[in-house]
Amino acid sequence: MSSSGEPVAGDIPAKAKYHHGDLREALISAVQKLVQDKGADNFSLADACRQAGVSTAAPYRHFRDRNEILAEVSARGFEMLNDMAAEAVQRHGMGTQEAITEMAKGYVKFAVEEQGLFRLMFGQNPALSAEPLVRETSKTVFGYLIAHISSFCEANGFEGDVDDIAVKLWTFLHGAASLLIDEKYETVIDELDVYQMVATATPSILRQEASLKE
Amino acid sequence: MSSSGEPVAGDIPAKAKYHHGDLREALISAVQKLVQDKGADNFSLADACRQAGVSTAAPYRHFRDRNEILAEVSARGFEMLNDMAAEAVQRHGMGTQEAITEMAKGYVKFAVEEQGLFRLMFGQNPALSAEPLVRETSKTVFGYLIAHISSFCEANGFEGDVDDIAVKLWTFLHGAASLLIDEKYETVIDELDVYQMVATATPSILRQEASLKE
DNA sequence: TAACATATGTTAGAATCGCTAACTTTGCAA
DNA sequence: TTGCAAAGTTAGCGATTCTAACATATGTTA
Repeated sequence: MSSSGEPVAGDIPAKAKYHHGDLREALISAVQKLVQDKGADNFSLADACRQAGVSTAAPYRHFRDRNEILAEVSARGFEMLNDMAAEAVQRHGMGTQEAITEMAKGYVKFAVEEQGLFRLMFGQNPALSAEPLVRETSKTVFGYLIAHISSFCEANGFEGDVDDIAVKLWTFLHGAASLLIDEKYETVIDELDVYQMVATATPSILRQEASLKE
Repeated sequence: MSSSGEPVAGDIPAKAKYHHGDLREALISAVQKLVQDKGADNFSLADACRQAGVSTAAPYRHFRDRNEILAEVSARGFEMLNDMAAEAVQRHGMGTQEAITEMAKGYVKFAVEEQGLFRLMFGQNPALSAEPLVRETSKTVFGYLIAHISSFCEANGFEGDVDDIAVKLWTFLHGAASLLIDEKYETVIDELDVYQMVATATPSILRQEASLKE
């Protein structure tokens, strides 16, 4: 892999070009990489500019400010989460327990593998959470997750408020993902066991409400 | 409330003093306030200096760098969590369900009320999590939480790995706290209902493992 | 094809921040 | 009293975000 972030351009030297071609996308993917590598707090826009081979003023032709780029990256993260869930359903079928369990493990796996991105998405930047793009995409994802879980509950004749059960499961998953990547589990439980815990807890959380209703 | 952050000092003009008196503590409490108000990412050490009425170079007589102050603030946050749990047990008695439920709601309440602090404590700054002081205090808190939950399980004759049950409950609580303050629940469920959810989910999570073992 | 308008780059610089170096004042202890 | 260490100060470096003013490429239109 070439260490420089310059566009690959066959014979013609790319640096001869005054216009970048697609700086917007280049910046987004540079930021994506930097957020993953250095963390959303430590990353600098100037770094991304160097990777893209442009001046530090260039981004402002495409984005209002730093937060708008991060919002775009964050939104794409939510889309990735969405895709993950959709694929799980695709593979195992709508309303099956396997699909739910794979979604559950996928959620945690996503947090682990895309740590920087996950932290950005659920991070501490209130201005970022307030970005309309982020609000929309995140709402879509959670609606999707909850819809799938609810559909499972209905397919299995669970009584009670299925949305309630879905929210509970999602809450649990998010807690597991967060504590795991923040290294707060420490010696208490290690990564593999977290997946194990998620796998066993998922069906019991789903069933618990229903059984209490009887 | 006085808008300036200068120390209140009765008759004697405080500005006459060259030495601050207890700059270390003054800085910590200034940072505490700023973290709460502006967020851990947005806060600047220079701001804290202005509030304490000292130059921007002064902090380096007391702290290695910015992270060391944040580590101290973070550690105190974990101590606050610890106190909350201890008080709940004090009020309702060790091993009672009431104590556990109050600890559970207290965890979420802490996150809501000390939002900035909570985000700092569970935040995305790896360098901060790596600080020995933070590692120690956080481990203490979780050990404490888990010990109490475990003791409850034992007192009620629950079978199975009580640590496992405790970790599950904690995971759920942390998920609820995180999603709530990150405003990800949005229209799905509102704040009061989250407390309700926590209150009902807590006993059932505690019992679920035990019932599965039978 | 020439020329203008617009999009998309550039350089220069202001304001701020973290942190260091070198200097100054203060308080304590020999 | 004197001297030293602790705890302030000012000055300044390098980096960052963002703005302003300028430069160049692109593409539409006469």
